[in-house]
Amino acid sequence: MVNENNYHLPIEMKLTRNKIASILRQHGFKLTPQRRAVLSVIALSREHFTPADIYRRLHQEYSDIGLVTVYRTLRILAELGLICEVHAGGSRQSYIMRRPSEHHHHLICSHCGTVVDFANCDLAELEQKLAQKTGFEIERHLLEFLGCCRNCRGKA
Amino acid sequence: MVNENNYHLPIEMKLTRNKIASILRQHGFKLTPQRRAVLSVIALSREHFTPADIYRRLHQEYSDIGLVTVYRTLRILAELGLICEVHAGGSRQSYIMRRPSEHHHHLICSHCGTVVDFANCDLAELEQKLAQKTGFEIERHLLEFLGCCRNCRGKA
DNA sequence: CTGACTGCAAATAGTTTGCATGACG
DNA sequence: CGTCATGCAAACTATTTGCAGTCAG
Repeated sequence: MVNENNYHLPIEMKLTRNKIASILRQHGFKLTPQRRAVLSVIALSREHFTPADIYRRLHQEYSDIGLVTVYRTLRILAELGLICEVHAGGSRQSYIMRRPSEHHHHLICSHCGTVVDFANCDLAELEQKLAQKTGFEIERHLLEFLGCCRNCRGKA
Repeated sequence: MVNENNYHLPIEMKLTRNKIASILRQHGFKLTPQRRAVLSVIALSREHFTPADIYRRLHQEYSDIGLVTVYRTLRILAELGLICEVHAGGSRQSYIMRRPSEHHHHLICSHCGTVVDFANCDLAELEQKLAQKTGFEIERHLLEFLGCCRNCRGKA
């Protein structure tokens, strides 16, 4: 049912393919063509995708894959930290490839969905001040900037 | 069907009731008992609520109200800026009373759901730096801290 | 009075689960 | 070969919409 050629990964992906495969195997998961296909979509773009986005794209460009499998694959990849969730508003799940595996934040274009990462959020001071004032033990934070990217501004 | 007494608002609410009524009327909305009931739940707590939370609570403590009405009321209140959305993870809508009507952020306890506001986020510098580096025109940002509040830490 | 509001039922949208078949390792 | 993965259909959860009756102003 699946044409193996349809699932060939683009060059950029091959670099990390072994690594991803080994991460999956380490955790008892198998590297199936479908999982590679999902990775190939996410890994090549700076945009974030909903499960439906990925499903649609794989239907067009690659081959058949079940939407359910996309959901399950995304959940696994997120659990393993290979992709991460984006909160762009709305109530749908949305994921993007995790590039640096450390703590980072997103700058999201609300027009085209492009996501730019940044890491130097420098909130330690504020965090400490808040913790002191409120008695909270702060575990993590969520920081996202939303705006219009250079490209979209050009069009408008 | 609705017992008017069930919808009497607690003292704290009465202070702003006229104001809320006039805001609603200004925009062509009516102040119905159901809307007052929803406000009374949200206005008295520092927690955030999903529509279902509010519905459940009104069922227990006040009287009957349709879940649909809760949804519609929340949407209107959010549009008018009387309540605001909280992004606590998961894919459900969640709202909290907007206290200061200006720009502010949330500190959320991931155990009990308590929300503390704070305003002095001081991200202007970072924002400017990012805009310069990426070419984005930054329109807004989302900053939330998640942790464990003093109360819940005591219990654990 | 009249337009807005409510509540039910039904429609939608997004996501998850059960199960038989199929494939990775 | 055994175990895990896939894909379908169906279940589920969250939310929205259509509509007839009801109420605030």
